[in-house]
This record gives sequence, structure tokens and C-alpha cells, in this order.
Amino acid sequence: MNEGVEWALHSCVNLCWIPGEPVTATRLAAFYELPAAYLNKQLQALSRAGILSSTSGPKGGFQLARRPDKITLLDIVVAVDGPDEAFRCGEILRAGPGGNPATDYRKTCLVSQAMHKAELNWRRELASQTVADIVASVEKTFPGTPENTRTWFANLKS
Amino acid sequence: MNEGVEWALHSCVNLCWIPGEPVTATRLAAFYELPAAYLNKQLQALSRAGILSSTSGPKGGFQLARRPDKITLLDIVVAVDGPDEAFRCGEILRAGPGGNPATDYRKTCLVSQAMHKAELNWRRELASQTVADIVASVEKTFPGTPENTRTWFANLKS
DNA sequence: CGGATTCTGGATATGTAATATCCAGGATAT
DNA sequence: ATATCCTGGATATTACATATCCAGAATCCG
Repeated sequence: MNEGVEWALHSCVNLCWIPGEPVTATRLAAFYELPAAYLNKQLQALSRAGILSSTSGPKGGFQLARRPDKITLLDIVVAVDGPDEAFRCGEILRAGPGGNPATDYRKTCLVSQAMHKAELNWRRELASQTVADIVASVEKTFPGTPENTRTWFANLKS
Repeated sequence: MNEGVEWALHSCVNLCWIPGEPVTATRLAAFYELPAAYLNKQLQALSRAGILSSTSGPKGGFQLARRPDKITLLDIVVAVDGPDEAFRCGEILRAGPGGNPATDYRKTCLVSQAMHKAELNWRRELASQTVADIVASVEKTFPGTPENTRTWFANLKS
């Protein structure tokens, strides 16, 4: 899985603690010492997916496009890592004896279906967790984090 | 995910229908027109994992090392694709403000835990399905497959 | 208006992993 | 003995992830 997923998840969590004002890709990257230009790519993907909203120009940047409890982890994973499943059915049966060129083995192959079923369980769990859930659990376990994050961004030069 | 997982799953299913006698990597590869040398790599991985047993020399080859209902899909996935999780925690928090070099963020980071939880659901489902389940569902949906497979291997030249 | 800031998207470079092949060595059946 | 076949390492090739850069558009502020 794309490393940008981790960056995107943490950045979305951080944006929850800086509500209202846009935060630039450069500042979000500085928080974890990430390559700014590359993180920007992931933020653009989140923006295209409607998870973040972006503003150009001075005072511009990124902010959450909707409430954190309406952003699932699956939303972020799909936006950054793409919609493809981890197990890609190569329709191996087509080349085997009795293979039919017209058959869509992604649907009929029972191996493919078994793997697909597991993938659904993964996606279902990701869809059941929201950014708000993460934020709440962080605030419960590390109560100082929201304030520390806010002041860090407030004091960041440049 | 490694493409070899698909090859390994189908090959294990086919081996269920050729019980007793070893099947060479070349013949298993010919069934789906796969690159023999590369499939051999996956079969070796299955062999090292104790899923297949291998026999050298003429009349040698691979066969299942234990009953199909004792081989889970997770066993095969782990053997071929490795034990690593799809979401790799890069411990991004360590580089952030307040990051602690001594902390194992793979355990404390709540983003990491959330992704890990989803991964567990995926693995749990894979562990609950066995090769025997796949075989049974194939035999139920396509009753001719076992016999067709046996005769195909029996008639294969070289 | 004009300059500075920032996102947008495409092009491009770099590094790493997946894919694939080959070969020498050891084991085994006939 | 010889042919067959697995074993493991080395190597080549390709695809993708990672990362950077730049020109263009949008926006703020003086």
C-alpha cells in the first residue's frame, strides 16, 4: 500500500485541530518532516475526492471539506491508494483448459470470490471507522495533543 | 499483492484433484500457460512453508503436504506474499513535535492501530477459508472440473 | 494594477520491488 | 550411468512507488 495513505490519514487528523483556516501543504509537511512536493500530491488526491477543499493564493491551503465524522478511513485509502483491490484477479482460468474468452472470471472464479470476500471485510472495517473516531481516541489517550498541535502550527515560521 | 498468490491458490486447488502422485512445476505451469521457472519459485515458497511437499528426481514434483481442510487461504497468502501488512506504519509520529525515539509507534499510534484492525478482519476471513472450501464450491458449481483436470494432466505430453 | 503566495497538473528523474530467466548443485528413479 | 527434477543463488527486465520540478491559474494584499 501507498505510503501516502499514512501521511494523508495523519494530515486529516491534524486538520481537525486547525478548523476554519486553510493550512498549506508546506506546513502540513513540516509537521512530520515530509517532502512537501510529494505530500502535496496526496493532498491533491484528497481534494479531488472531495475530502479536502483547497484554496489558492496567499492565506490559501487545505482544510476538511466536510465534518470528520463523515470522512471514513476507506474514503482516504481509496482517494490516495486508488480503488483497486490488493488481490487482482488475473483471470488465470481463461488460459486454462476449457477457458472461455467471453467469460468474466473476476465474477465466476471461486478463488477470486474467496479473496474478494476477505477484501470486503477489510473495506467494511475501514468504512466503519471515521476520522472523528481517530481524533476522539487520540484526545482520550493523549489529551494534550490538540492544543500542542494548534500551538505548533501557530508558532511555525515561514 | 504478489501475482504469485493467485497462481499458488489455483495450483493448490488443482493438486487436490491429483492426489497421491507428485506433479512437476512444469506441468502445473502448463495448465495455465504460466512461466514455469517463476511458478517454481512460488511452489518452493509453499514447500518451505510446509504447505506442499516436494520430491526430487524422475517421478518427482509437488503435492499437498496435508489435508486441504487444514490449509487456509491465509497460509498460502503468507507463504507466497510474505507476512508484512499492506499498511506499513512508518512511525511518522517520531519525526513530529513531541516525537520520542524510544517509543514504538507501531503500537501506540492510533492511526496505525485503526489500519491494523482492518487488516485483522481481512486475515481472519482468509484464515476461516480453506482450500477444501474452495474445492467444494468449485465441485458444486462446476461438477465436471475434477475429472476434466485429472484427464488433462493425464494426457499432457512431456 | 502588480507582485507574492499557493494550488493544479503534467513532465521527468530516481529508487525499489515485482517479474522472469538462468545456472550449478544435489537428490532420485530407472 | 543417465535423465529428471527440485533447490537456491545470481542476474536481467520491467513496473511502480517515490520524489522533484516547472509553467499556469487563482487569489490576496498593497
